[in-house]
Amino acid sequence: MKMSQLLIPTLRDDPGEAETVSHRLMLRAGMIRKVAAGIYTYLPLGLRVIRKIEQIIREEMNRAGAQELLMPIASPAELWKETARWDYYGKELLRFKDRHERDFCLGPTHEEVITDLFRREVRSYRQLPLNLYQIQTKFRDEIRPRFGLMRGREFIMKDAYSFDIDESGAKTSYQTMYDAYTRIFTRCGLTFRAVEADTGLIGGDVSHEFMVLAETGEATVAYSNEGSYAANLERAEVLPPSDVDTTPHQPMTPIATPQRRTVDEVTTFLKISPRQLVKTLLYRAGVDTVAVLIRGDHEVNEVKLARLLQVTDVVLADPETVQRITGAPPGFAGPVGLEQVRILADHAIKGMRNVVIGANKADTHYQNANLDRDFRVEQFVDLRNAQPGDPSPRGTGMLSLAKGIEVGQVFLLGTKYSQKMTATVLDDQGKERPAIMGCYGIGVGRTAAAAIEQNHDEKGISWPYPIAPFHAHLLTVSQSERTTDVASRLYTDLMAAGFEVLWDDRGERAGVKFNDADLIGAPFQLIVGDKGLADGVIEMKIRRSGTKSRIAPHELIAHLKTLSLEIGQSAG
RNA sequence: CGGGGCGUAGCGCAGCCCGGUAGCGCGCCUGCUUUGGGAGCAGGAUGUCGGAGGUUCAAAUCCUCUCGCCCCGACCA
Repeated sequence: MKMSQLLIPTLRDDPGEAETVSHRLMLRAGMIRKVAAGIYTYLPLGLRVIRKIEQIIREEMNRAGAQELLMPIASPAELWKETARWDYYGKELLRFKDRHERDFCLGPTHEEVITDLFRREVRSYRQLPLNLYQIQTKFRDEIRPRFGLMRGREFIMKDAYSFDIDESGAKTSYQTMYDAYTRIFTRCGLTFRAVEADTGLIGGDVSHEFMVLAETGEATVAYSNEGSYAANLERAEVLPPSDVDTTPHQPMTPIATPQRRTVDEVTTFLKISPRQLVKTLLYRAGVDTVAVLIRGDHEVNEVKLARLLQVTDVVLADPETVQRITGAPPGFAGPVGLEQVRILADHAIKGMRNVVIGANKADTHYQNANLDRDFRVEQFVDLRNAQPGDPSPRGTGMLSLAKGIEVGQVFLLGTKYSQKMTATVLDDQGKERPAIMGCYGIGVGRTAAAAIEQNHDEKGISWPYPIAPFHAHLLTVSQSERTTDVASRLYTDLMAAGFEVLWDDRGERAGVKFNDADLIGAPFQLIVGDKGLADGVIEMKIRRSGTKSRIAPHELIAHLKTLSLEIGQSAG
């Protein structure tokens, strides 16, 4: 396409509203424009990338035996009330009333709608397995949309739903999707990792997230330096420690710790290591309050705690509750004599001796407190975040932490939705059985943003070949007839050969064109000008490496075909 | 939801403290010259200063309210 006719409003300066690389570059390259917080228009260039990613997803989903359909964005409250998510989903679910005052919402995900379709249309196990997917705009009224397409409120998502008659079939469907996802992100040219994940609001038993490794990621991944173990930090298991402190028990004594509340303040004041201190945190879980004991240098993993207590989320108790239950202001809670609440402890507490804990009295801690002798614990469980250096929970090796962008997630749902919505089929015995479901999502825009996070330099984007908005950026840097003739012929021939070409035919100066080309990031730049033509050549620059070569126009297409195959296969 | 910051021309910003009829750079339009890494000269257009109310002879500037956007945090005692 000719640049003189396309709306590609590139920006010379960084827009003030954008911080992260992908957000900034998408705005500057003229790919997106903001309409409201977390809501964007995709301009022609941005849409081309979106469509490329969608096409790869389509091909791989179809290859995996899934069928594409399209569900509505708006759905009636009744469906959501059947699964109780109308109440459960919270403010992220954008609700509205139609003219007849009926409740509706914009779909943040489509389990209800698809399950409703399934129960109406599918009767027999002979029709299974079934996998239905769509690529569609979703709406989630996020607390804090940010980073452009990375966390929008409105966003394009591929969501797929599988239905099987039994567990083993469901596992096969799950694995098929897992494999398809691996191919999709590989084809998109991303460096990613599939990690074990928590199941959160969607529910279910087994889940993996596909994480693109990048510093700007909002998620943390724990992975083993040996073997294949990798998990979202929310999920990453921590093994009970094997080492046990064997120092002799000392008598417990109170000690004044005026105004020292935090781990840092107390340990500095007492000149001890945080590893000798046990934090006591009070959490509200639904209507209950529980106490959690954790070593001073560890962090409570609230996802693990919520899962253990079988609630959707937990929050730290407010100061009034802490005062009421412990008799002391926050900062001095401890397990000694704490009667009103359950006391849970992280595994690490078990092997500790002579620890410092809060005394349930203002400005006071105890020294040399000991388990069983001085306080009791109802249950020892894995309640903390993994830390670098922790042993891998499976196989050998040590864990490291890295940041990741979650671009896809696969869930084995089980019968959570099919039971609530009575989506049953007859099995080979003529018996009604709820379908076993799986669901599988990919954030399309987020995948594009993640690709930029991984593929850019100070000049701009450097697209992986398979998702680049154009394969080649043709630049005419002279206004002569000869240059225009050669470029015009190249343009036609390249397109006939199947290349997507952006021809910068504007009357701009060379420098402007070079900079825009580097910003937009097509893998190949083809520079046609009088200088090269005098030697019978045009210049080709590979965006990624910056490598320039001179080549005769008639040899270009064959050369590009070879190169694009190499680059395309290795995805850049 | 809490904290911080910002709304002035298409974009990036100054002006606000100390009230006096709105400015810079880029971009845009016209002409000439230029033309291989963001050209030069000359001329030109563009603003409800986010909105409402108030104070004042006079408000972008001071006061009150409000809307929008960005960043951080959302309780780790």
